[in-house]
Amino acid sequence: MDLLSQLNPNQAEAAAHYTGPALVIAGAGSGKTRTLVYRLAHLIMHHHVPPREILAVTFTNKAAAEMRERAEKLVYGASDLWMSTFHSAGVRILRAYGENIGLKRGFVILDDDDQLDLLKEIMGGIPGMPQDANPRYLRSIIDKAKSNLWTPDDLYVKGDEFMAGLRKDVAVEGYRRYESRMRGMNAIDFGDLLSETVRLFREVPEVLEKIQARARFIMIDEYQDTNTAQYEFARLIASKERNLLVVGDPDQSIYKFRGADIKNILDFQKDYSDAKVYKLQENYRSSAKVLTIANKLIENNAERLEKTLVPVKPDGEDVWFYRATDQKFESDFVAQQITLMSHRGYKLTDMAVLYRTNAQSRVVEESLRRAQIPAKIIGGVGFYDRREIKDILAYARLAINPSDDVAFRRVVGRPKRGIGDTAVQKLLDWGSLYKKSLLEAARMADTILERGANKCQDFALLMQSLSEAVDLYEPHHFLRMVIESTGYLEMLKAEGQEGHDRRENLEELLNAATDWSEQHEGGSIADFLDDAALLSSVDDEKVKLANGDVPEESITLMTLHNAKGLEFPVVFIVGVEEGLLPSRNSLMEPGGLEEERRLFYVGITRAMDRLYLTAAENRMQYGKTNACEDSRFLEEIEGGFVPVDLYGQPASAKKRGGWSTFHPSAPSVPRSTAPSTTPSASDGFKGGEKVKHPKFGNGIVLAVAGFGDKQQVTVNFAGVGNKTLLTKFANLTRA
DNA sequence: GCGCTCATGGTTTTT
DNA sequence: CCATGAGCGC
Repeated sequence: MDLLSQLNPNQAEAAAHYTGPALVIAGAGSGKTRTLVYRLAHLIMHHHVPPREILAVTFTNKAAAEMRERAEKLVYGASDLWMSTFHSAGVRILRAYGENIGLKRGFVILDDDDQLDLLKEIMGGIPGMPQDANPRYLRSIIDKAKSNLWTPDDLYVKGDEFMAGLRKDVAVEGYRRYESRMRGMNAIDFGDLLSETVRLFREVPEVLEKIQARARFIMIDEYQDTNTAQYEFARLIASKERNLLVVGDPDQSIYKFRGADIKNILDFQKDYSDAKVYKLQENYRSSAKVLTIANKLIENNAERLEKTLVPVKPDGEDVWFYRATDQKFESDFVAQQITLMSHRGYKLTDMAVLYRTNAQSRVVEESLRRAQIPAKIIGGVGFYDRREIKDILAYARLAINPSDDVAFRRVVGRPKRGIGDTAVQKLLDWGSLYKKSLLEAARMADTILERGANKCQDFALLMQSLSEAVDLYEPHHFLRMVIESTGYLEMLKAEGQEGHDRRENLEELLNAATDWSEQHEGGSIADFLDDAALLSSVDDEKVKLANGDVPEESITLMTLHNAKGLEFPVVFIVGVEEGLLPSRNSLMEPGGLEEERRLFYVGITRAMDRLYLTAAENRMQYGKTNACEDSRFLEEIEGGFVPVDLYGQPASAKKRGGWSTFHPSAPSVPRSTAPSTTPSASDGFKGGEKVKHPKFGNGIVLAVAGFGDKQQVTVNFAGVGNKTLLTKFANLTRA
């Protein structure tokens, strides 16, 4: 019956926190989620707080779902908890009360691509805007302004530091026009989900009171990555009862580029002088050797709260560092080690490869494919980012909100229906004159255009019929109707292989919509669109699994950012190089280097048993091969890892750069890992022998080099060409 | 208006 | 390297 006896004393103390402000500094792997879940249960069971008076804010929808699940196992009634991300909470509040601040019902959410489309349209007309100005810069300025709750006027006064090369008055004018265009279209963007909610709270106290009653207790996870808008969102809700508990780790703040302000957590005690502070520093996740380098690394940061992770686990295995000649060898090494580890009993789901940039995933994927290791990639170009998916959803958006000009422009030419740029431009000009949408203009095209008016009107009629159907059908049914009635399916059928793939994706979209309807009874297509817009790249992995032929058992590839909050027994961090980690661009920003160090720290602390760091001496970027230096971070953790060669044997350290003085002090290669036997089937190949490889098929051995575990064979495979393989890993059989 | 070819520039990271 | 956009001919 004693709930908190399941926790260590520090966790129990935090979980027992009842009322008033509290700050929980929770180091990586310190049982943070567990503590939060127990605190929820404790509030409900011990203090009899009704679950529907508690709001828990997480970083991703997936994290919210997980926490809900765990809470439900612990306490009855937890399903009434309000658990969501800031953004999802924002949509919900704005859908319910947005009309109080002038948002019309049925507003749509523009994603970041839509933002770019709109900005491209706007930028041409802004006096002083350079012809070649990149809309991304303007988008980033606007996003940052919104995350700081700045109006265009505020941006003019305070925004000097993030002008990204644009003239300030020009950028401010861009922001103004963007906002007015958005409002005209009855659309809002991601940033608005937070900033408009805050505005609603400030301007309409009755709404704030309603939310306060629904969120008498607030918990916020990953508080180190909140921005000003989120800070204010939480502050306003908590301003009545002050039951605000925030959890985070300043050392894991990695979203500054998105407006996150580490000061929110560092200054929590200033904002709430009576805040209780709890610290969780025992690390249950990682081996002591992993923690040693994590601690060593992060000590180099100045902007932090002193904190050292204390290991609970023993030393464990050595951390390995492998420097490859290029990125292909680097990823081949990773593939080899994954094979080895799976023979040692690790499941594929126990392992993850982490990298700084999405672009790095490609080579790793290829190596894994060659080694026949199934992998799933988190993030990157997600399911809902695919063109065909966005097209069909844009049709749905336009059906719901006929003034969504971004959606109109997106779908009007898919399939081609004889309405091109010039016609759209004329409709747009007319629309801006009479304050009408593109779709309305299209309907009245006979009074606007000399040529092609009938095609526009046909399109307007098509959209009209879809608008009338939108509330009559289940989401998946409606989407199928869109796919078939717009000619989209016909278009794909005419496209061959690529069209075939896209059709499969659309099938998958319909499946996703069907699943969604089962979980959201009576949910409308508009609700489905909201959810789709807010799915993060980490959230939609299920869809991707269903989509590709990815087996259930696979290893995970993702960016360091996406790895936050996760853990894996075996972790590879690839590309630990200057220019990549830390990234070249980060070095130009104030505080950038420290943020990169935190990012590396996040990566390191994901590992439970085994951590591999790898770098390449040469890396191909933009089609050119460049020489690379080891990351400076390796110097900072010098002595905490063992440099190894391709075969996992101790290797000499650095040739170039900083840590040439390093001499591995009798590096202990764990016996369990040192390859000691060679599979007999693949032993002692001779030149001229016919062999068979699971992936490359039949071939002839051309050359054999080395012996034992290090034996390499060069084989000419029919239709593939020459390959040099490590016999040990090649799985060759005599044919 | 459409579709093809060539040129260009982009990779930090994402709710 | 690759995905997108401009420019040209139909």
